[in-house]
Amino acid sequence: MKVFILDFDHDKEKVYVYGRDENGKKIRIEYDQPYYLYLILKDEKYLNEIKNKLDNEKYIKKYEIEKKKYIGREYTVFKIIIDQDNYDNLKKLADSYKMEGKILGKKEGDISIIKKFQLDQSIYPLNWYELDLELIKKDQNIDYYKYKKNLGIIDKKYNLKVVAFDIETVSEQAIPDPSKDPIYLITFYDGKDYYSIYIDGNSDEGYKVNSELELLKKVDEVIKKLDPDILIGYNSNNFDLYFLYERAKKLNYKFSFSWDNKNILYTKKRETSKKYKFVGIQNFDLFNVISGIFATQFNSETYSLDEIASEVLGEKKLDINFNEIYNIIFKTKDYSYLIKYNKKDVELTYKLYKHFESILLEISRLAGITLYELSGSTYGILVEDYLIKRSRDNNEIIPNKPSYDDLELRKKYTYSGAIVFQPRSGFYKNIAVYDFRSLYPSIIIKYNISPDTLKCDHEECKNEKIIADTSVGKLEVWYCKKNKGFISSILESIFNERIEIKKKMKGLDKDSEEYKILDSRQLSLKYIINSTYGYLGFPNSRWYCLECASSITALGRKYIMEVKDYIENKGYKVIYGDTDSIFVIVNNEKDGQDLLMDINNLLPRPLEMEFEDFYLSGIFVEKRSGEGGARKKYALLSKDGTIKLRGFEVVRRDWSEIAGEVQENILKLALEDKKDEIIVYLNDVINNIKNHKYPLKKFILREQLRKSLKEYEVSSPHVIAAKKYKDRGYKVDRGFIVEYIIVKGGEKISDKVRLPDEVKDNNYDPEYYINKQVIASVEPILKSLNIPIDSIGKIQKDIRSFFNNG
DNA sequence: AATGGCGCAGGATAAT
DNA sequence: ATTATCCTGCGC
Repeated sequence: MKVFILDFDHDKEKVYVYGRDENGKKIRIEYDQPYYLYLILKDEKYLNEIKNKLDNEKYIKKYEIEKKKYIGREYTVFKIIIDQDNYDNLKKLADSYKMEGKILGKKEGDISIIKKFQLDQSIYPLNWYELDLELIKKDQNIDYYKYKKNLGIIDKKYNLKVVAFDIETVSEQAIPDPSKDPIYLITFYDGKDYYSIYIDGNSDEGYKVNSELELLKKVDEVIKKLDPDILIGYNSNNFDLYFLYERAKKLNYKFSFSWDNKNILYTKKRETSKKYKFVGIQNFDLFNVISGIFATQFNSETYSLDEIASEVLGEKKLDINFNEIYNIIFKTKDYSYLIKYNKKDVELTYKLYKHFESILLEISRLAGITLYELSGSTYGILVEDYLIKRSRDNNEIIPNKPSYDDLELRKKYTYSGAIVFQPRSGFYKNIAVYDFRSLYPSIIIKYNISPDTLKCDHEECKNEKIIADTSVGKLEVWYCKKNKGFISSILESIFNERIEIKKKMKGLDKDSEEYKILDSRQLSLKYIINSTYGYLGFPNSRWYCLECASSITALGRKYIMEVKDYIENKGYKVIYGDTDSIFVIVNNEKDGQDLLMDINNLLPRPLEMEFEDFYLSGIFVEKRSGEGGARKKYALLSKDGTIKLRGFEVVRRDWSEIAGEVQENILKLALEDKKDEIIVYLNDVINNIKNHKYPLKKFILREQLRKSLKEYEVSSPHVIAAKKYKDRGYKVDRGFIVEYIIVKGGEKISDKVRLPDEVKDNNYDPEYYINKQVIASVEPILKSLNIPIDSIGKIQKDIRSFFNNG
């Protein structure tokens, strides 16, 4: 039977696989998945002793003796099958053998029973499989089967049934609280029709119910009718589902839309982040994925639906503010506009999901996880899931997660990273920028860097030593040259797979379905490839390897230095470089291309440099404090007139829009050789700030809370602002983005902090914004252009006359 | 329970 | 007035 797999669940006895058959009917497949773990024998001489012992332990259902690899070495292992309830008994036994030095330890006890089923049967979410099944019974909604055998994966298309939803509520106070405030309105959207349900108001569209309990019942009904595979929300885990769950609890209502008809399952991940699961249907919070996995690719300052939708789709939310919602719900009770607003939100959520669907599916498939698991994953988790999935191909036992003590120890270790060259500030012309194609992955592959190849026993492998610079000293290490490592070989295989996919794409129409799928596939491979180095140095990783991570950066430094020396010996001027890139002054673009060919003749494959681009001009600035040019800050002008900005205040959300805008304009003028216009422009801006000619939003500063409020030792402005939000009833936790404006009066800046709506009549502090924002951000640029500005900032009131005098 | 890595600039506060 | 420390957000 052909089955498309969507979800997994388990109870004490069984694993349950949820999916659909070819007719789209829901099915549940059950299987008696044994729980097992491995004991790794340290020496064959203990084999019989342990065997005899295991024979007499009554709680052990069964055990097998196998040959498995663990971190590259082959061992004899006991695969022990027990009831999960007896884990503690086995742990006691294993611990004592470990103490006596007879076994290396127990492994894979922390791999869930669902993951074990997936690994043993090679069945992962979001694929079609041909399965050998035995029918148990057929119900109206769902068929029940017993699992027999996996006959293989099938290449077949499946269209996920997608439904997006969003709720509206409001509070007498600022922030709605599910212990007090009901859900007034909820809308579902399946890409075709909207289903809006509301209480306590009037409207010509939507479905009115008499009570919130009726609303919840209707929610159940609508979800069952739409029968989605995936339910999308935007920040739904921390808001919409939180409300649905808490309100239902309060009203004693149990949802039954899950495929097992059970209520929504709530698990508290952390104090501040909630997680809800419904069996069968994937709970997918798009906000999590956007702010977690895709975050770096957006220019938006926040990850609000409004900002992300306008950046990705070019569409905005409808306009509404707190007072208007308040008025609608508590006074006019005319819901017409509120429903339109709600529908638009759901539509944007749906469209955003659709925009990313192809890549989301490919990442899930690659890592072997459900979409529910993906929504909430980080790069570290993705790499780990992928390695776990690949472990069985290599007959590798999966290492344990670190214990708490190990973790604390690992966190203390650090190591040297990359080199950043210090630039000389100034204005440059004809800049060629080269960068290594996947520097760290190439190094891992070339040097076979992997925890299992580290310091192998072969004498001949010790010839080529690497000095890794760590906080525990300089370590002399080497990697095996005879046997391929677990991680390095996996990386090599997906590296090559990606190249093959990209080759295939070249012959395809860019608008075709096939192209899009291949593109998503290569992109998801790229995510894994690029995160593997970081994963090796990540303290909580199963395959943590400090020596590996520090060897990789050491070799990175070696190669970038070699290339730099080579270029300089040829008589060229290197002006900057960071980690894997080099900026060189060349005569023209052709000259730059030729130089690159020479560089690549020098480099051993797979190491290779690419021509990132040729730039007409560029600006580097002095550091504001300390000596010399600032690293990680530059502006480049491309041939097509576009400007590449890095590191400047304009790209930082903790600076005001006005400062950024002025800085960007001045950089533009400078790069385009219109230096004489700068002074006039700056003069104009300063006058406008003084005269309050700009809208207040240009003066907002934004900063994120990186820890919980009480952990702060210093009352910095953003902490003061955060407290103001908290006093208003906002949930102010780690991750909260604080917005504030600086006003006149007070001694310290933190005395001058106000929330945007507290600032009346555009009454920000012009002095602060002129000196500490605008001038502070443009001063280093003017300096590097040799525009004299000694008195700017110090004698602010004289700025005008200074500029007028030229 | 956590939730790839290190290098760097630069502002604000607190300590000297 | 100067410096150390805290803190964020960036680059790669």
